[in-house]
Formats: sequence, structure tokens, C-alpha cells
Amino acid sequence: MAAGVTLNDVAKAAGVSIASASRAINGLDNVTEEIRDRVLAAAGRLKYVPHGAARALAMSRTNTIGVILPDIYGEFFSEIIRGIDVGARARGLHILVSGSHGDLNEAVTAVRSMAGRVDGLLVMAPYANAGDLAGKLPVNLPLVMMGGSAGQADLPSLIIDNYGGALDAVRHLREQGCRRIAHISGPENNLEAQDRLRGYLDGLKENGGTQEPIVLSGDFTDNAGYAAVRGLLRGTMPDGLFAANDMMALGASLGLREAGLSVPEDVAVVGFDDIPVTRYASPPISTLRAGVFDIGQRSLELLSVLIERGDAEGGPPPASQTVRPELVVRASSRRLSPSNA
Amino acid sequence: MAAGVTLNDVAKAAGVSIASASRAINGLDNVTEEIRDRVLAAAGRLKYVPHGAARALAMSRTNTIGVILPDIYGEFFSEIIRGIDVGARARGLHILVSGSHGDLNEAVTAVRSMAGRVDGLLVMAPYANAGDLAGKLPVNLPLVMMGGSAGQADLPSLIIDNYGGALDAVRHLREQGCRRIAHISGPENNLEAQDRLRGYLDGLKENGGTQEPIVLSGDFTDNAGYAAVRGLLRGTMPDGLFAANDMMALGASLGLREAGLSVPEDVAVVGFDDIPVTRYASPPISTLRAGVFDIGQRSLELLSVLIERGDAEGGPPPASQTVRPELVVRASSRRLSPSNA
DNA sequence: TTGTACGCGTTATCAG
DNA sequence: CTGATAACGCGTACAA
Repeated sequence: MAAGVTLNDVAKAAGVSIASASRAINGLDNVTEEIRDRVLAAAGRLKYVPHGAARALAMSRTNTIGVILPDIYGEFFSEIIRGIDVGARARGLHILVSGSHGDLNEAVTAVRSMAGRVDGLLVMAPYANAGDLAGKLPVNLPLVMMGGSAGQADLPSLIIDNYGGALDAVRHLREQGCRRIAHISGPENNLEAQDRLRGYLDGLKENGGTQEPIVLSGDFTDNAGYAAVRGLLRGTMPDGLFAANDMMALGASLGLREAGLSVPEDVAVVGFDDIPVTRYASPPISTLRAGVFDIGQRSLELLSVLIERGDAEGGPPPASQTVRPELVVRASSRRLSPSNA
Repeated sequence: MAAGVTLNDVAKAAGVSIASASRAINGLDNVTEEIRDRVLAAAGRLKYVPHGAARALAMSRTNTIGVILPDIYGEFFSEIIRGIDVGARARGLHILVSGSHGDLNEAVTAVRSMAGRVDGLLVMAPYANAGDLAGKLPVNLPLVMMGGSAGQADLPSLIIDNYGGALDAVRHLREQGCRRIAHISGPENNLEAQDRLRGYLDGLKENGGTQEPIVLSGDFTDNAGYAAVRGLLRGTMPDGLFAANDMMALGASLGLREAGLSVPEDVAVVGFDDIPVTRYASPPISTLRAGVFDIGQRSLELLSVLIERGDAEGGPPPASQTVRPELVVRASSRRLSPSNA
């Protein structure tokens, strides 16, 4: 398959050895002008394109980094990829992406299929049993975990302070006068979602708070947020809502409006992640900016350092970094008048 | 770099030949149970992971397809990737993506860097000089163009009828009573944008229409849409607006509302592409559903057929398919009362 | 400067 | 069923 015409063909066509052809093509300086021209001409004529796999095998270098995410599309992951992309471009690296679709086994499969085809790995695997992954990793392959829950495995990672962010969300809602704050949670086996839930629960207890927790289970999709709100309609409505991510906040906000309730007057809403859409929603959604873009970019930087110093998993300190999400207050939770709870 | 432990190490550790080790690992049936077990045990113990590049080189098969898009993030491309992803998953294929950032040269670079590392290519390159690309392609590498303008190169492709879609947009606006319809165009050198512009212009002339065209130049970003509307505020406002894509329609809608104009009563707005956000905007944006997801999925199917039959660019009919976008009417252009132009 | 020959890690062919 | 061994396409010491 691949490119039928090889370096050998070019060399032959140019009447030189394969070694000279290689040198000419790679722009080394120890080649006569004449030969270089002949080779380049032949290459152009034959439409020669170097065979990536062969080159990688010979050089133990692919100039490609592998990225494994739960999904490779959607607002959230798209932003991460963007962060990775700009970093990679600057370093002349290519990207091999793969989605694990929420399944650890698929993540493992993806990792294995990337061995020998990438110089390093960026993986996001917020699964409860993500620790197992470390054991099945190819040795000697630089790797950075993205957004892993604090200190799970001792791999270099970029940690998001989900717990702290959730705490901030609850505090903010209280400051806006909310007395009954509900939470729409993420998937049960998702570590980040778990931390956000913990933050919500602890936030309620702060300053002697006594509100009974109201947890509606969701799965990070807009539909889940919508459904959660619909379910709420039969009972007493909360006056504050903290969703574990923006998509659910969006769906919830839509559901509230359809039910004739106003946001934020009747119910103040806060999401998590700060994906781009939040700006366009009406009202625009308050959220916690985890700096999705930055996470991607910084992970890549971390990884390329590891690659450059020929490091693998061993090495000195895991060099993890923690990111504390920043509260972004928008119309969905900004109340001009005191609460009417 | 890569995975330090090779098949050779495993074979040695298991006390068998490298050939048997290979067979055992690949699950061929001509191996004794005992040997298989020994090999698998050794492999597990040593954390052996096959070297992708080497395997690719030996088998001329990568089980990976390359995808080249103008960008690899954002609502629009994200949807395409999703379409590709589901198709790829079903076939056990991996995805190597690369962004050309609107530059043909980068696209060429990306293509070359993928040779020998993928079994086929899916490329979207809506540039005026995209024809040049065909000349610089590696021979013998199956390729499908996505969304190319009708019949540019004679490569197998999935063509979107941008012209027809634009025509529908204008017709629709007229039916809603619009008499002065403006157009926010896409990047000048973008073929798809050009076709949409043509559709707009011709649409105005249909049925003896005499309206003078009002074209505001944009670049497919929300900011451009916003800016275009701001610029319009000094003069006579149109009562209909057809943006070359949804992001610009979104920005424009935002700008109109900020200026105190109502959508669709004062100005009816129609976008193009039907990206997911359009549903969450207020009002939800009318648009032309190009079936972005489908394009991705169908391209992949087309490509995998080409790959399977060992085809390259030659072969029988280019097997191109054309997709006619479907008008999706939402609140942004639905007028209950006649126009007040 | 140029050419020869070996190695990268796997698969596949062909004797045994 | 098993084990040498020749590809795969390319980079690169090494020798000329």
C-alpha cells in the first residue's frame, strides 16, 4: 500500500546510491550540488514521498504525540485538542488522537496501538479504575495524564481542582441568596464528577449550613440536564442549581425556561468547564473556567519536556501541576435583587 | 524511544524462536498451547507492546486513516470528526488528524507526513488552489476529498451543494417577506464560501427580483458576524440576513439584539451548516443542514471501500457523491406576521 | 563526497 | 508445529 515509490527508486532514477539520495532529500550538506539537484528532480518527477513508518523505525522518532480522550469531539474535548494543537504546531509535532468512549479497556487498547507510532502520550481517563492503566502501559514511553483526580497514580499529570471549584460554585450561589441549592451530577464512575459532587456536599455544610443535599444524577449531556429539571417540576423547586458541567447547565436552563421559570431570578444556574457555547446561551451561563485550552497546551509542554530529556516514567519528580478553576459569573446566576426564597 | 522491550526479548524470555512468539501473540492457530501460554506469560511479565511502526512496515497495513481538516477543533470540524470516528470505530480503524490552518502548503506537508503511516486519507481543503494538491500527492494512496467544490479535481469526493443551499436560504427569506436581504460572506479564497455567495446573488435575481446585493465580508468567525452587523448600523438596515455559516449568524444575531433590534421581527437570520450550538442560541438559528456528521461518516465509508479494493486514485469512476443541504427553519427566521419592510 | 552494509522490530516464507 | 531468514523502507556508521 502506502507510497509505491521508494527512496531506492529515486536513487536509481538519479543514478546515485540510496545513501546519497537520502542525504540529498534530508538536506544534509555533504552532497554535491549536482547530485542534490539530480535527486530532487527525480524525487519530484516520481512523486516520491518518504515512508513514515520506515523512517520512524530507523530513527526511533515519529514527531507525533498520541492523545487519548474519552471522546474526540464536542465542545469540551475540542477545546483541549485546540490547546494541544497550538503547542504541537509550534514544535512541529503531529497528533494521533483516539477516543476511549468512557471505557478503560478501549483506552488501554488505544495506548497499545500507539506504541511505536508516537513519541509520547497525553491521556485523559477519568475512570474510577484508571489506576489499572498504569500497569498495562508500554515501558519507556513518556506520558502525561490530563485532569486526573489528585494523586491517583504517580504519573506526571495536570490536575484540575474539581473539588475546590465546586466549593466556589456553592459559595457563589449562596452569596447570591440561594437557600435551596441542587446539584446535577456527572457519571457515577467519573472521578472528576465525583470530586465535584464532594465539593457540592461540603459546600452546603460550610458556615454551619444545614440544607439537605439535593442530587440529581446526570451523565454530562445536555439532555440529562434537561431531564433533571423536568423531574424537579413536580416538587419544590430549588432556587439554585449547580451542574457538574456546562452542557447539563445548558440543558437545565433550557428546561427551566420552558417551564416558565426565569433564570436567574427563580433559579440561579452555574455550570463547570467554561466551554465556548456558554456565552451564546440565553442567559449566558455562569461557570468555572478550568482553562480547558490551557490544560491541553500545558500538558503538551510538560510532555515535550519529558520527551526531550529522553525520560520515561521513572525520572525525578512527577512534575505534576494543579489548576484551580476560576469562577466566571454571568447572567445565569447574577441576581440584582435579593433572593425571593 | 518507543517500547524498549521487543518481541525478541519476549521470545528469549519464553525460550522460543521469535517466529513462534509472533504467532502466539497474533493468535495464529499453529502453535502449541504450551508455547502460547509461555509466550503470553512472558509478554505480560515484560509488559511487551508491539511496535506499531515496525508492524506497519512489515505488513503494509496501519489500520489508521489520516484526516486533514482546515482545523481540528470547533463546532463544525468537531462534528465531522465525530462522523468519521463512529465509522472508524466500527471498522477498527484509528485516526491521525492534522489541521492545515487554512493554508494549502500546510495541507501538503500534512499529507506527506502521513504517507506510510496511514492506509488512506480524508482531506478537506476548500482552497482556491486546491487543484495543486492533487499533483503533490503520494501515488497509490487512497484518498477522498470532503466537501470539495463540485468537480474541481477528479478525485473521489463528497460534494456539498453549497450553491443550492444558499439559493434555498434566499428563497426562504423572501417567503418570510424579506425585501432587503444582506449576505455575510466567508473567506474570499474559500471555495465553499464562494459557492454560497453565488447562490445568494443568483437567488436575489430569481423571479424577476431586482434587489441590489448587499455583501458584507466575513471570515467564518462569530466576531466577523458581529462586526458585520455593527457596520450595518449606520445605514439602512436590511430585513433579512443570510450568513455563510452558523458562527457568523450567531455573532450577527447577538449584534442585532445588542443594537436593540429583534430577530426575526426586524431582521430574519439564516445560517449554514447546522452546528449544534444553533439550538441553544436565542433565538435558535435557522440554517442549512449540510449533514456535517453524515459527511464525515460517508467519506469514511467511501474511503474504506477504496482501501479494501486496493484502489488508489486510478480506478473506475471517482464515485463522488453530492449532498444537498436541507433547510431547517427555526425561530430566527420564522415570522408569524407579514414583513414590515 | 560517495557508496556499502547493517540495524530498527515485525511479519511471512520456507525448510525442517 | 517450529525455527532460521528474507523482506519492509529508511538512516547512518564505516570504509573507500
